[in-house]
Amino acid sequence: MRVTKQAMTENNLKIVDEAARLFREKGIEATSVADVMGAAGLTHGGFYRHFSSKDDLVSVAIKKASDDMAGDLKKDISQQGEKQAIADFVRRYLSEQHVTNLGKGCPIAALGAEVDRKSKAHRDAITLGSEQLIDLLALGIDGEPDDVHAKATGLLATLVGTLILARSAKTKALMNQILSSGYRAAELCRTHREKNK
Amino acid sequence: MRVTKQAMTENNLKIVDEAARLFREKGIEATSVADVMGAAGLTHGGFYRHFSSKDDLVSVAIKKASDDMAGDLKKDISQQGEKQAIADFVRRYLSEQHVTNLGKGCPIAALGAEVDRKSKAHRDAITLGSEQLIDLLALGIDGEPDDVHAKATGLLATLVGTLILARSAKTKALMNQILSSGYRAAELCRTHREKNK
DNA sequence: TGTACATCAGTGAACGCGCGTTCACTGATGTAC
DNA sequence: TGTACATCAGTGAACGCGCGTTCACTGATGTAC
Repeated sequence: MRVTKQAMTENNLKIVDEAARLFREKGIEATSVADVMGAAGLTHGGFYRHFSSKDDLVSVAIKKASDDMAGDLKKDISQQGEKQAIADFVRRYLSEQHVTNLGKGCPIAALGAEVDRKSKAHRDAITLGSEQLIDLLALGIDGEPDDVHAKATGLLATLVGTLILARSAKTKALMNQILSSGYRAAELCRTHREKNK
Repeated sequence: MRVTKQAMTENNLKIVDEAARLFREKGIEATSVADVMGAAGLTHGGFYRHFSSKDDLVSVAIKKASDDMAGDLKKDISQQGEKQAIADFVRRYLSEQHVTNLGKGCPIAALGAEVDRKSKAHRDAITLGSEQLIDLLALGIDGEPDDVHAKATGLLATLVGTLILARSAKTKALMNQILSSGYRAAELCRTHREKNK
């Protein structure tokens, strides 16, 4: 039966949120339209009143996940300054919590490899998120603009790679060892100063 | 019709090789048993004379891909020494060629995220490959044993993350920018010396 | 504001399709004599 | 070494299943008067 405009908008947001969570948790291909609709408290048939296809939802959900991550960092920056916010971000990114909680975590680490093989639209959504994040990370790094951007890119790469390695760890001990190794590498990217400059 | 034992062994190797390539190129879920058998020049029905299930093949193929990568590096080390071989490995890992050629590339970057969500057997195959590679990379890094292992772990994380970011790049120029940023970060991991030691 | 009716968000059965897996069959291979 | 026969690698049709998508239907919503 028909619902109010407001209810439909709320349902739309719920669908996107649950999709963003499930895609990160289980992967895009492994998550069905029915899975997403069920998680949003609806039946699968109504899906096409909201999106023209699963691929359409995938683009929107990736964008949502990226914006959420960047939005959190932006808020932190405005509240406690670039340096502190970005140092905290790195610490949170390489935390046990982030390794375990796929569904609320970094979409680049969770979906990057899968999306790189897919349609241009999906790749673009992830790329946009990466660029947004790199620009924010650059705010917390000293040096020449070009240099800063390169360092921020290296930092993000180190974070993403460390998270993926940590998620494959068999034991909690191994996981923490990978996280702390990655943290050292990340801090090197973030704080290193060129000698001959 | 029945084939010779030798032919069967050759077919088995071909199936594993094509699977290792296709899984990395298209992803594990996106590659069907029929795809693999077709690429090996066989029909899908005969698959179960070689493997008990698709999952069984996945484990074997991941192991093959990991062993190939580690094997190449091992050979290089024995031919030109640790330092040179590992410096070359980093350069090759962060090359345009590696970004483009998914099928022959690093299985951790191509399959890590997908496998982390799957069965223990698959995760273990990837983890084993990572550990093997980290131990080899450690041979080209100076310092205390613990320190060296942590640096090698950070280095691998940086390589994996950079490759994934580079593969999402829209343009060749952006791709090369990501690769060179990652290379700087990787060299930092590989050659950095602690000040207070 | 109240009424009559068109709209359309959501439901659940049904669709065609490709998947992993099974199976009866074929005929060359490997083996027992 | 030669022969007779059991074995089994490979074939291709068939299976049940879950997927993305479609559709007739329902009934509350939104709107025209």
